[in-house]
Formats: sequence, structure tokens, C-alpha cells
Amino acid sequence: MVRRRQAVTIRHVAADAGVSLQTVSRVINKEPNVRPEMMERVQASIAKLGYVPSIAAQRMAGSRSYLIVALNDRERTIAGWRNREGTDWVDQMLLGGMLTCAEHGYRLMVELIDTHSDHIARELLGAIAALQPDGVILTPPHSENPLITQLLEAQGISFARIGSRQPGSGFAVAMDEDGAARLATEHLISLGHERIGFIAGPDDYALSGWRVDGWRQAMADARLSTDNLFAQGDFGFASGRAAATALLDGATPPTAIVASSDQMALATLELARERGLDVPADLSIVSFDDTPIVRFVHPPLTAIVQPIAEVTANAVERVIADKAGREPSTEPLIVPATLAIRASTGAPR
Amino acid sequence: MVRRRQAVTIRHVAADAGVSLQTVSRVINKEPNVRPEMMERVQASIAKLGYVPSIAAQRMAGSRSYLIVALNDRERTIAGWRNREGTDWVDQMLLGGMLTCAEHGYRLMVELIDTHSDHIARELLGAIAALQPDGVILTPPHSENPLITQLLEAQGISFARIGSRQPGSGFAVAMDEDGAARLATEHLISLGHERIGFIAGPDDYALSGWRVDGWRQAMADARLSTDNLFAQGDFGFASGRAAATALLDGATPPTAIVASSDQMALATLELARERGLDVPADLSIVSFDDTPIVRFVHPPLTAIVQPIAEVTANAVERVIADKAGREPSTEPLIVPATLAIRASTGAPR
DNA sequence: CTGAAAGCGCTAACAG
DNA sequence: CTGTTAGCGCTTTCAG
Repeated sequence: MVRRRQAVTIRHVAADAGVSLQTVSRVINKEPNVRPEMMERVQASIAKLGYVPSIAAQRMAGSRSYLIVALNDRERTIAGWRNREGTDWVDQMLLGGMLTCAEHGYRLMVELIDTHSDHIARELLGAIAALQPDGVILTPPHSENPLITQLLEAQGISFARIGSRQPGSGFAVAMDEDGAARLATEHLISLGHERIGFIAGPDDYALSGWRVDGWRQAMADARLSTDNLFAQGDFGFASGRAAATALLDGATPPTAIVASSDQMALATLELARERGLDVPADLSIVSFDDTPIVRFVHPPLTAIVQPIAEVTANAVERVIADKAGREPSTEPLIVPATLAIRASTGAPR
Repeated sequence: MVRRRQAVTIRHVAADAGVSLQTVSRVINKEPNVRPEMMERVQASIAKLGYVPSIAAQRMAGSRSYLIVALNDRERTIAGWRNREGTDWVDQMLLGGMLTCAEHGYRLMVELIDTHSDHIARELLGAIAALQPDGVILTPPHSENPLITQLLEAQGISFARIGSRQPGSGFAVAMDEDGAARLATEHLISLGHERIGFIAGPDDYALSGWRVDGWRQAMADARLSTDNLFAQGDFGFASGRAAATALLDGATPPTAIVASSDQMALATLELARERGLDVPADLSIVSFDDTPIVRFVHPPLTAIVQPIAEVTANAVERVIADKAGREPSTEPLIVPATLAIRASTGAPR
């Protein structure tokens, strides 16, 4: 194979337009101090020759790499793909992230990083050294890992933290987790439920706690007790089943359950079916992820719709704006969630 | 923000190890002609300093970019994400592609390209000029687009064509589509079905035809007629519903239906439920994608399991091997599919 | 407002 | 087996 080099470089454009390399560079980078007519001439040549700058060269010369890296938890992400659980977290992230990147001439690259590794720093530094991204998008549970945030800050790389509300460095963009839990709970309350169970997620996700808070607040506001109505899982199916079992076997079993993940909600639905409970007459169920699956089960589940694409788009937007010198607001952004009401919720018997 | 440069470069390593830049470069690239003791010394320095080569610089210097680009159809991919249809094609591709890339020190980047665009060439050339990938993975329907394959060949970029069996340039890696359709059909025949309907995919996907072939052959082998048992959709839910309706309203309605996609299978299931048909007693259904959804519907669908991750892994493997000079077999590879038997298929009444 | 010169970090080609 | 010398394509000084 022939040694491949750039087909048309800045040099060709400069020659074609009869200007210096510098002027072409200025046009490419939309820098000021270029006469309009020069600019037009250069742009004409660029279009004519089909010139596209090499991002490797741009990076080398000390400018931007036009690359944003999205850091995901390796273990969890791979397990999700392997087991084909149908979570479209990554897809929604790509949807929001890639499109927003493309709008600004950037690209998004997914990187998997171990959470519980003692060599997180080495892994991350390696990825940074190799890729030299202009920005990083942190997803849970990385978003609040001080090892990671401190390292990125020290490297001077602008980053966003998805699912985090801690102010600190980096842009925080979170979904309104407690508002969502409250929304789900209030929906059930308005249907007449009084014993509403809640299956929480694992503690290493900050959002697990927020969701619990929302549920507790909604219950408190309605003067309803939460005794024997709380259980915890790890977002997975098996844990959801165990939690639902515990809840339904309690002294005062709930007439409705809000599960913190789709898999736990599906497990609850399966258990209900096995026990001959009618959903929603005997047991109403609300899922906390509107993953594709929950719309196709029977009955389709009422679910909290997580605006993952929007959140990711915002994260990318702010990181790029930061890069461009336009200092975006550093305040944590909270994106509201919505509730998709389907057939799994109804009035209790 | 400070102008960020490489923290530790090849120069630092060379100084630390007391050797020339070249020797370090040779060690990095695992080139021969380096004394073991030198190599160890250099590797010790690399580890000590935490050195990682800059891929931008490596690319610049005319070597590899360690980047593989996976080209997906923009419109279809985005629509799939937006509508949250639950297809995990991209996820499975990432699973197989990213992990295999990582094994070889490469990265995978997803690019979306319009299929029906007259400026496909410009778009593609732009992506190539900007990214300068070492290899490209083509997914359907790009895999058999001569504009794309010829362009890649002209550029001297090694590429793989997923879902294609045309020999030609690039490595073809396809799933055994007709074998899969035959498998599904034979499964139904063995259950006692004689009128087995088939809902095909759109013609712009070569695999649509292969699947039809497999069905026809299995039917012919069993001396069963296919009259009034064929319908066609576009892989989408609505089209599947229309196709299933046509089939069931025919003169001799089928007792079983094989649908060429999960959405079309789900549409068939919905129609059956609405018409009061028991699945599988009145109508058996086989889906052609084992997407997560089909396992969670009721009854869970018997489905063809597409080994997308394996196929992508193989595609990446061969492209990288080609790059490395190890000329991999240029023969089209056909990966067999399997059938996951679930509760949607049974003996006819 | 425009241009010339000097690298960025790395590898290819050539000497030793 | 190892080192030296040129660049790769682009941006950043710094002069005009």
C-alpha cells in the first residue's frame, strides 16, 4: 500500500488562491483581519479543491483536536451490551452528542473507563495523551469521581458532568431526578394509591438518593407513610425481583410500585404476573427509564422519560462554547423529566 | 486556558533512557532490530514517565492513525434513535468493534453518512481527509454502494463490508441470511406448519432477498407452496402491520409468519392480539432480530439471533490485519446465525 | 491586514 | 543494531 498523504493541503489552496498559507489558515479558523474579498477567494479555492483540514495536523500545531470524548463506565456498559438489556442510554447519548458535535465541526468518541480501578488515572491520562480531546463528557458514575474531575481540571480540559449537581469544576448537567420521582409518585397518589412502594437504585449513583428523596417528599406532602415501602436494588433485573418480592411480602404490601430502573420495573411486572396480580388493578407499576422495551410489554409501562439526548447535547454545547472562549454559565443545569402515562397505572381496587 | 501540549513526549523518554528518538520509536512500534536490553530500558522509561504516543503526531509523521471509522446510514440510524425502536444494532457494533479495536490499540469512531445523497463522495472524502482513518467498516446499505467502495479503494483505505457477499475489494463479512431464514422456516415446518408466511424487508437491502431465498428453499424442500404467503415491508412497524394484515386476510391465511425484522414481528403480534388470535396456537411468529424487546413481550418471541458483535469484530480484525501487512484471507466470510426458540412458536391447531 | 519563519511529536529514509 | 536528518500539515509567533 502506498504511503498515503493528504490529497489536498493548505498549501494547494494557498497556491490556487494566490495567497499565503497564513491567510488560508485564518479563513479556515474564521479569524478576523482578513479582507472580505480575500476570504471569498480563499473559500472559492477551498470549495473547488474540496479541501478539508487534517485534524491531526491541526492538533499537532497546537490548536484544537475537534474531538470530544465521552467517558462511560466500562464494566457496566459492556455488560449492558452483552446481556442485551435493551437500555438505550448509549444510543441516546450518541444521538444528542454526535449531532451537537457535528453542528460545530466536532466529533464524539466513546471511551470506556473502569470505575473501580486503582489505575484510573493512568488509563485516563493515556486516553488524553493519545487522543488529546478538546473536551470530555463524564457520565455516571464517573461524573462525581474526584480522581477524574481533579485530573481533568489539572490537565486544563473542559468537561461536563452528566447526572451531577455538585457545582465545582466542569459543567454539571443533571436530570431532575427528585422531580421525576415526585411526578411518578404524585401520579399514583392522584389515582388514589396510598401505599406506594419504591425500589431504589444502588448507592454509588448519586441519582439513586435523589429519586428516593422525591418519592419521600411526595409521600410526606400527601401525609402518607413510607413504612415498609422502601426496597433497594442495583438497577438489574434480579435485584428488582428480590426488592419487589420483599415489598409484596411485607406486612402492608403496596398497591403501586415505582422502580428506579426499567429492568427492576420489568422484574416487578414479571413477579406480579406470576402471582396472578392484575396490573394495574392489583398493582400499578411505574418504570424509571422509558427504554424501548417498556413500551412493548403487556401492559405497556407508565414511565419516567429521561431526556438523555437533550442532556448530552447541552453538555457538549457547553464544553464547545467553553473551548471557543464563550464562557457559558457555570451553573448546574437541571433538565426536567416527563412522565409517559401508559396502561400499567390505574386506580387501586 | 493554557496552551496545552503533550506532557511527556518521545524526547523525554529518549533522554531518560539515554537513547535516540528512533530507538524509542522502534520500541513503541514493536519494530525489530532492537537489543532486548535496550528495549527493556526504554520500556522502563515509558512506564516510569507514563508516556503514551500522540496519535495526532503519529498520523502526521505518516504512520497509522489508529482509527477505524464505522460508516452508518445517517437517516436510518438517527430515526432509530429518535423513535427509540429498541434496535441495538449500533450497540452490538460498538461492542464487537470497540473491544476488538482496543485489543490492537485502535479506536472506533462512528460516522453517519447519507445514503441517498448526490454528494456522498464529498461527504466521505471530507471525513477521510479530516480523520485519516486506517480503516473503514461499511454497514448496510453502504456496504454495496459502488460509489463508496470505489472511493475507498481509490484512496487505498482498507475496508470491510458488513452484510455483503460480493467478492470485490474490501473484506466481505455477512451473516448467513438465507441459512437463518431456512432455520426459522424449518423450525416451523418441524412443528407441523404448512402455510408459513414470510414478510420480507425492502429491496434496497441485499439481505432482504437472501432471507426470502432461504424461506423459499426450505418451503420447496418440504414440498410446500408459497402461494399467497409472501408480503413485503420496509422493516418498520407500520409496514409490518400492513404486510401481516395482507397475509392474514388472504385466501389461505398462514398458521405461522416469519418476519424479517423485530418491528414487523411485533406488529404481527399486535395484530394477532387484536384479532383474538392466540400466539402460538392460532399463529406462530418468528422474529428476525433478537433485539431486547422481543424477549420481553408476551409471549416472548422465537427469534433469529444475529451475531452482529462477532461480525463487526471480524471486520475490524481483518482491516487491522490488512494494515499490519498480514494479508488476511480476502474470501467473503459467512457467519452462521442461530435460532432462539421461545414461546411464540408452537404446533398449529 | 498580510506574510515568513519556526516548530508541534513523531516516523521514514538513510547513514553509521 | 543504533543514530541523524528531514519533513508530515498546520498554527503560532513575529515582522512587515
